[in-house]
Amino acid sequence: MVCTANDLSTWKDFPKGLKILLLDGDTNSANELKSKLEAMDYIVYAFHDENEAILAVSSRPESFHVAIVEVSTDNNNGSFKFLETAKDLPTIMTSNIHCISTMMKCIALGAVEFLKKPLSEDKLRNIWQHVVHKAFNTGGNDLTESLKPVKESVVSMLQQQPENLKPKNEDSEKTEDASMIHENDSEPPAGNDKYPAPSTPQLEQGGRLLDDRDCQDHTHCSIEKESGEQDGETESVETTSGNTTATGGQPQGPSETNVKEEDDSVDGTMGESPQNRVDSKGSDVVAEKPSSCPDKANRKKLKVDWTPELHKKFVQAVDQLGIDQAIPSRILELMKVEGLTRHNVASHLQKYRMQRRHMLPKEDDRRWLQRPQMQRICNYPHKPIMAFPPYHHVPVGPVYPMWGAPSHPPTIQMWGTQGYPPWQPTESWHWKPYPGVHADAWGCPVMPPPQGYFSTFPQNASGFQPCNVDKRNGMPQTLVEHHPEEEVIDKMVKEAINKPWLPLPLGLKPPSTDSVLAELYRQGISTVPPHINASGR
DNA sequence: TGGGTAATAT
DNA sequence: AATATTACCC
Repeated sequence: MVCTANDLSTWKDFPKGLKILLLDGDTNSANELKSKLEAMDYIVYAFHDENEAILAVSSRPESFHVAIVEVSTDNNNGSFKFLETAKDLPTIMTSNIHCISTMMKCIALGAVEFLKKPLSEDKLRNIWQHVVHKAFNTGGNDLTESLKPVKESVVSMLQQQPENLKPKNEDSEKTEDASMIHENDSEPPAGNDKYPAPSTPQLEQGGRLLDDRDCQDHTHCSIEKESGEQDGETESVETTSGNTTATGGQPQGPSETNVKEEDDSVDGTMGESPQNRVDSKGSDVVAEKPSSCPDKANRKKLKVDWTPELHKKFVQAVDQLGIDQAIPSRILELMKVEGLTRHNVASHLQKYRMQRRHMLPKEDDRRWLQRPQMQRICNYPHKPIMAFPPYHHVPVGPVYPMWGAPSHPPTIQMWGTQGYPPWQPTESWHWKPYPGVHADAWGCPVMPPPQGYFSTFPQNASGFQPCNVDKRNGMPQTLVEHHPEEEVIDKMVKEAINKPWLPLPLGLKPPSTDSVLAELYRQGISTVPPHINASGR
């Protein structure tokens, strides 16, 4: 036993040490086979009796990676029994019987392959393929102990060798065998086709397929993703202009993480690979292009990869133009990114605007507090434009990674910065802190505190109208946005209402009794506590 | 031809 | 679900 599950974790020479359960009623044949397999560094556990074999598999399933079972005219029931029992063990059937129906039955019952005797060394040598196939095509969690190391080992192997897939990047080194590359390290969602079983592949689904994944994915052909740059452009857009690289920059180590872009999903063709994402500077818009197929036939129009750097450029361009002038064509010009099209920019711009718009409305909602809240709103007094609030020129501050919500979970590379230093500080979006957060919380000097408006309490709120109070009925129904200030205000209001005998907080002006009564009526409250009337007037 | 936006596609 | 692309309309 060379390998226990643990040992295997470091299974460097993978196929070697593979544990094979051999079930063959013919002793001579079994011995011969065993010798051959052992010569290949496989570990063989021979059984002559199917029940013993079945027992072994049942009791120690982790002790075997693959089984080779002989099927003969007189023992076939036992063989089939084994086959049906050892569903989780890739089983290769062998026999002198060459009739197609027997073969079919074996496969139908779940055998991964049917090999006619005599077994060629070649076939034997490659039985590990079934194991790998199994390892990569079984639901991640269902992976048996014995398969985990296999998978890890293979993954690690694949990672070491940059598959040939990779576009011609200068990588230069090509792996020969790579016919199957594609490492999906963690999970192999995709699938199976990539690791086709050896010779008699297919049917895998026949019997055991519970794994489902086997069947589903044949589809991988679906993709169209391929690539190609349409006419020329798009391909490597590069942001040459270094500009802010410094800030935005390079450090982002984790770079490749995002490599995947969406395409890899299925693509059978190639991998993502560290692709084009240029390291440090520049760069990047790479549209993905699988170099594998040179012909640009791919009709697919590549997607622009709006990397942080590229986005930064975009933002800078917008800034430079000013909100009003920021139209796709101009932005495009300023960006000077080769390959980028006006459409790309327009699309991005659309998203950009939407992001902001989402923020604004919230501000608007708060309009009811307008006066007192001025501090926030006055940041961009001028145009209410739907699209962009003047976001520029507010010095300061922390950088908000996202267009919209800084709080956003940094899952994606797009606007998030995870890892990347946010685009340069200034201009971007400091114009306003995320609505849900008090500016101060972001260390943002929150604008010129309108005279009288204190950070915590809206004391001066001379404009605090009664109706506000009423509407909310003292309840934070509108609190939705979690605005600290609002909460504070609410609290104050509530308190003022509940304890009319206390002096109103600074800045709060008592509503006229009439307005209060009117509002109460409106809300269906017709009975008014005497003291209100009394004190009121 | 271009911009903006809704509808789709990924 | 978030983005990018397309389709359309002005």
